[in-house]
Amino acid sequence: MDPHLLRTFVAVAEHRSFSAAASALGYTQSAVSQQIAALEAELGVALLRRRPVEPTQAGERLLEHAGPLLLRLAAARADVTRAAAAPAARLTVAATALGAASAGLPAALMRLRAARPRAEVEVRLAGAPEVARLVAAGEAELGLADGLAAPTDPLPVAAATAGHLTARGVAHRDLAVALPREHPLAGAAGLALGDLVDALWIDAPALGAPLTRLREVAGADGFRPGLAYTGSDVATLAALVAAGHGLTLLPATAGTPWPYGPGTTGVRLTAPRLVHRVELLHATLPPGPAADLAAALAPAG
Amino acid sequence: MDPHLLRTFVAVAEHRSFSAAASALGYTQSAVSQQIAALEAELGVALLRRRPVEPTQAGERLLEHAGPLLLRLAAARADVTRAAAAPAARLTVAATALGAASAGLPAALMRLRAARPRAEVEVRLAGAPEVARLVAAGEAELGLADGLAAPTDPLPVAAATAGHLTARGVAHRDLAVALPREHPLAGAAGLALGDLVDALWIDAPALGAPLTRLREVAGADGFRPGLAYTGSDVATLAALVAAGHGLTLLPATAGTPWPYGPGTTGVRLTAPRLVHRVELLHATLPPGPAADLAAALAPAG
DNA sequence: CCATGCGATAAGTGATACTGATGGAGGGTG
DNA sequence: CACCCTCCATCAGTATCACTTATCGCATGG
Repeated sequence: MDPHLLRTFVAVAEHRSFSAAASALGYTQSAVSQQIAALEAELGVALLRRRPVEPTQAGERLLEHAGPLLLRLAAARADVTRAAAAPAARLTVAATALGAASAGLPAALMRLRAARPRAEVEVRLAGAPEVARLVAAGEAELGLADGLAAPTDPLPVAAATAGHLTARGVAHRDLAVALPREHPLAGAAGLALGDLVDALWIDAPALGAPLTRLREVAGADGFRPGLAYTGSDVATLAALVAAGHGLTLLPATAGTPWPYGPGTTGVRLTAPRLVHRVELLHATLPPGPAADLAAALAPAG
Repeated sequence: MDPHLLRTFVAVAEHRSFSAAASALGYTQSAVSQQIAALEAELGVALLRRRPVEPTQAGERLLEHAGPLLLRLAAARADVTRAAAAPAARLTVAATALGAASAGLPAALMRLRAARPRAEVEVRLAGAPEVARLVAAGEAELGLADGLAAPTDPLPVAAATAGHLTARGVAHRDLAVALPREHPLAGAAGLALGDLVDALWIDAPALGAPLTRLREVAGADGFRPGLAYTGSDVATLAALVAAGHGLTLLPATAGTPWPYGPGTTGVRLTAPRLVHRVELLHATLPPGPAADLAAALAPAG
């Protein structure tokens, strides 16, 4: 079970073609064929049906294991090389846009800069699953992922990662429904989900996928999808709401004015009780800027 | 990062010797030397200091990853070969002695036998960490591990396993202090831990390590270790208690008479609130006898 | 019935991973 | 202080392995 073979097996299964996988990996088709044959011989099991190319039942099982395995392998590699090459002060933080803002990353980074002026820091924005992947693979030391969850639940993203990561809630806020300023419900003190089943909703997978989560929680058949927004910029999302493409959910801000966009306003979501939660993801942290920043990020959730 | 190289690296680190690892693995010393050199060259990092042989900091990091990685690799292998070779009805259950009894494994197996008369079943007794390892490595489909925990906490054993396992509580009972029948406190209605700080205790690592857990929970310096019992047989443990070697903790039995040994009796432990908990460990279960048995084992905890 | 596309197979070659022998550094011993 | 012994590194030689190139077999579709 050479990881090499595993990697090409995954590639073949994804491409559903030996030749395509071969050129993607920079091999000849023959090499891929031999590699798969070798893997099958080693395990004594057919992993792929040919023509059309698709995984057998055994192949499916292997695919389930292969992802986490290769991820963990990458993590080990990154961890080891980092341990040696960099007693230096370099730190990569992967974060979702809302996660970084809600957890107070900028302020925490300023404190870090004060304590360790020589630390090189990179902030890398990505969607929540990608943040988890980056941290799991060791490409980032810390991750801030945000999402919608029931008040006591962890984010689903944490469970999905291989298992060698620890997650800690570093921020949670109530949710607000983002509405156009002139929307009839814009002045309401609070809204329950039932009031909004018939409304048009904008789903934003990169910003917590509010619509998808709503449907999971409420189980309702309503919540018509008005528009899917695949960007990760909140201002653009707010502009879409302002223009009437639909409603969406954003973390509420206590006290301060609604910050997301001038044409929109927020009304607290009162039921079901859902929160916007940010979790800090990391593997075991050796002392250094990463550990400092992790400690600086919110006194536990 | 060939798993092969990883395995010999682990062996060298454990044996603290290239030659010893070589003979353990069936290689020549030269081969091991070359393998380690190859690994270090690939990662660009020194993993071991020689003379004496000990891991560098980078090596330590790699060691932390290597175990789970190799475990997961074994799991993948087992899972794949099982998926193909055995649509048949064969099932291995790893269990601790108290875990099997407390979770009602015998009865559940009888029900399984009724539903699937042709199923071959193997029950494999082991300590809790070994149970977890067996399930994680795919050598057993199901695992029943028992241990002491706070009422809401999961068992620590579950957290230690690589992460691709799911754990479900299938039984929990209050704890009783096992005392010799003629012990002055034998007639008490309940005992708090404070009453017993000065007593002699028997620790039984294979039976939940009560003494170790007690000290973690109570933090007290008391709880003198009278005797360490490394066996896994409860009757023997009870005999040791009866002979006055010390007290220990066993799951209480509600209503029914104290079943563990004629010379002993049990008094409920009232504080701190600790429970004896049994968890069912398993990876993703395809339909089959394993899934049936998992379902038959207690309607959730 | 033939062209085309895709995977399997065969043959050849360079790289690789062992074994066995030798070298050199540390640590103990007379 | 010389000696030896242990232990790891290194070297040379060899068998195996993993790739490439070339070819084959077999579906599918015109």
